[in-house]
Amino acid sequence: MPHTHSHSDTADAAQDEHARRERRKDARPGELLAAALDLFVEKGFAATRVEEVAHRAGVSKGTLFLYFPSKEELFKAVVRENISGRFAEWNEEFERFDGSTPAMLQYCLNSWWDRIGATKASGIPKLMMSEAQNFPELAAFYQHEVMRPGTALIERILQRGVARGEFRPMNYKYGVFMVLAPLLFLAMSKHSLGACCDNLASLVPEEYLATHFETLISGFGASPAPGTTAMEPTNP
Amino acid sequence: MPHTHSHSDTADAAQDEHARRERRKDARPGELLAAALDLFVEKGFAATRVEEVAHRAGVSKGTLFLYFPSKEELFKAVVRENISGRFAEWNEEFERFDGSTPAMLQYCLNSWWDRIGATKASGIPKLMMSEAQNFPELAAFYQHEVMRPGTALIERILQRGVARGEFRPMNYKYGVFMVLAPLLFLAMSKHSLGACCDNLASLVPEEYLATHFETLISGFGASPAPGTTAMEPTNP
Amino acid sequence: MPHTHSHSDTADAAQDEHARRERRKDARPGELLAAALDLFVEKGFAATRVEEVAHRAGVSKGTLFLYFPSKEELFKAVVRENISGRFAEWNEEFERFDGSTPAMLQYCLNSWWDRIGATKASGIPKLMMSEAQNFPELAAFYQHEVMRPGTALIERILQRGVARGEFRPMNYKYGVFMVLAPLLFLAMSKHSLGACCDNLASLVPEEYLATHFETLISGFGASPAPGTTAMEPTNP
Amino acid sequence: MPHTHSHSDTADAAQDEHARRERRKDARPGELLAAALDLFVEKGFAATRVEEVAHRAGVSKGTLFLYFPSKEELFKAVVRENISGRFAEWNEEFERFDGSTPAMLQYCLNSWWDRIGATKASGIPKLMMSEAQNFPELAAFYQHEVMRPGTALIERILQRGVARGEFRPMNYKYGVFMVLAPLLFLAMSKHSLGACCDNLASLVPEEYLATHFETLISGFGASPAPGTTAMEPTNP
DNA sequence: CATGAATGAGTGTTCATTCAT
DNA sequence: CATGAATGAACACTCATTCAT
Repeated sequence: MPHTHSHSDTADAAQDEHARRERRKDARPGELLAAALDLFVEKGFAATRVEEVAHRAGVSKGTLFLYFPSKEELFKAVVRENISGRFAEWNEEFERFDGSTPAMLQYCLNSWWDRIGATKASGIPKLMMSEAQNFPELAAFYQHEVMRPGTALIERILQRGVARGEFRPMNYKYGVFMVLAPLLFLAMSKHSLGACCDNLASLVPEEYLATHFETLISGFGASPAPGTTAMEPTNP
Repeated sequence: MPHTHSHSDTADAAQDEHARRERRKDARPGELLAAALDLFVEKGFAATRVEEVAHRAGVSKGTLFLYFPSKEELFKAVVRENISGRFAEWNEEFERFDGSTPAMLQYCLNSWWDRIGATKASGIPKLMMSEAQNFPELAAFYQHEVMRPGTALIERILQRGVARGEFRPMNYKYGVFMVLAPLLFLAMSKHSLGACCDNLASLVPEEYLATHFETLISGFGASPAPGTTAMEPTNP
Repeated sequence: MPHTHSHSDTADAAQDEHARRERRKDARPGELLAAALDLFVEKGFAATRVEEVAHRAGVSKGTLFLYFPSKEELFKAVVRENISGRFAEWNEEFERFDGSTPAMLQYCLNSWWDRIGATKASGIPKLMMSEAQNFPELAAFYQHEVMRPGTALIERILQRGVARGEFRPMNYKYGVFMVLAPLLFLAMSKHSLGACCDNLASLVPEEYLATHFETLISGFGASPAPGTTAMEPTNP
Repeated sequence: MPHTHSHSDTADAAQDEHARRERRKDARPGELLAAALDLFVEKGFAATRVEEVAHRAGVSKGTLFLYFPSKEELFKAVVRENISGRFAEWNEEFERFDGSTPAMLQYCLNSWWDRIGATKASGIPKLMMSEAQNFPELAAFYQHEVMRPGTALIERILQRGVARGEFRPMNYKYGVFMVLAPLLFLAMSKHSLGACCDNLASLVPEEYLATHFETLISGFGASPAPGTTAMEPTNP
């Protein structure tokens, strides 16, 4: 039944078209956001030309401004898409978590790796470090949308640990950065110095994170705190 | 003897000239390099205008190009000039150190702060991180002159601790970065996000380093390894 | 009889279509022209965006280009559409007028206000003035359709006044503009500087026209010509 | 004495050079201001490209921005140079004026013509009319620097006339525009419609102003106010 | 040697116009 | 016929670099 078929074909095509158009409003920005993330991370915010972003996304410069009113808004959208949009879900997970606090901390490190560190989003902290001074509005945005919720999340974990007697009392304000700094360092090593420092480039993230966790819980000291799931240290 | 005289005059003038030029080649670039360091650290490479560098150094834009053929060369000179080559001296100090390894580690953190963290040199890591992609040759230089000797120094401390039974066995390659990451993070926070993140800006370096040391030695765990909680600074 | 039916259907549809198109060609451009007049007068040719015209007319940008091949053609159509061709009717009124010539002049001012000054048409002079250089063909059209008949009409009034001994002899060519200039100035002040010059924005047209009339008849001089100070509006 | 001569020549050249450089800071902006006035008047503010201004002044785009920080500031400088800068001098002249007020008014019209109307500055009012809506800041500037002092100056003349019994009492707010409107109309006729309207283009400014003055003093009325220096009306 | 006026390529952003659906 | 997504030319403004003095 060629007619029916052809009709069906046409209908299918029309449906396809419709679906494609529907998706477009999401899809085009998606490609643009991906291209922007790549380029921003690689070259920095200022050094990235919007035309290049558009080109990499396969559209023209004008099209980019159809979806994002300015370069800065494009950047914010990149951050929202890749980081701040996920804090809600993340917070919920920790609300529901009912294991020990060390396990919670370990889960935190691992899920950071899975969702940020192992993805392109890991380039954003480096980006912010580089550009914060020159684009105060972006820095404020990042502070509000990423730093604040991120440090709050970690602080809550630490407080839980102390409240349950699993962690020693501490000054949370500083403790937070003991957790955070090695994570950010890992992210940065991937996107800047790592490109040319072999000892950074050869880091195995899983081992790095395991070492980070162990150190956080027990330190380097000779008698590790009892009850910790010790990961066997491996000497290379 | 007019000839002789004139010749002598000329010779004197030439010598004067030469001396002045010698001095200049050191003096003028010195001011320019200092100004450039400040501005590159503060604003990044791209956002720093050569005119501003020249102005801060008290010379004209034209003069800057008399000493550095391009902005890129100026940048390279800035980084090279400010990369500390003091690892030999530092190494010696640690050779002679005869206290406990935790004390040695603490001394390491403190002297890093005194000699790098608290000085302008603390801006170099941020600079390298931001621009490593754009100046790979410089990154290699940094890797060779700073990262390698720096991590080697830390690794030796850790090895000493393990050898003496003060530290638990560990994978040194990763342990090194547990020491290093929070230091670099502190340096970077001073020069980038700190400008707009209040919780970063309000960090007190001494407390930050103390927390870092405690965490390194004992971790967050509830039962700290005995004998390591003391915070007495030890002089080598 | 599917064929006939279908044909009939098609014919009906075509007729419907045709009718709709007919209506459209009048209706749609009408709304577009009205919107365009508003915006061109308010913002000038260059600063008016076709998208805004289309939006104000309730259609899409694409539709506008369906009716007008370019922004320039739209502009020309706007001006042509709004250039009053009512001078014949106006002339007749003045032919039949049988009051004094000052009263006739006063009626002229007032009816200019009623029919032009107070309406959207008052924007056309501003538009012509702003864009005459860029649209010489349009300026010629305006000159032919408006300036010439308008000045001729005023000149005839002045000639009547002189002929009847009500006005002093004068050089009509220049006298005409003494009547016209303050009218056009009033129109322009409404559409340009008035927006920001308070002393222009606060002008009350009726008082402005009254002052204009008095000045035309008697001047500023201390002893006004007798019998002309009365401001009674006269109906033709 | 060729040597002496050549030396002298060199000295002359050096002096010339020095003088030329001295002048440059004034001269270059002068050429730019002239070019800008021409183009702004001819094409409007928005439609004039700064590159074109620079090119007409014989310099590059960059050079223009060396002297004027933005296109808007260039415009303001044009207005200051050509109009508002002259009000001080103008005001003084009228302070010192000791003839009759009609003579003063006549002098006002004539000096407006000499200093504004007959010069390129006559294009500025048209410019402002065209652009006021789109550049509110420029409009405010013009209102503050030109309209306010200009109308104040005229108003003072009218007040003087009334105070001395030379003019009839009047509402100054409106009277001012009876003086101003025909002047501005004359200026505009030169720069927009005049380009294509022959009856505007053929106006002889001196006769136009004479007619304006007569009409202002005596009106069209049959019995001119006594004591006015009547200019014989000429019928073409 | 030192200057700073001059340059012009490069950037973010706008908007008339096109065209596939 | 109507739409609106896509385009790309155009423009104000910046800044590294040059060079005549």
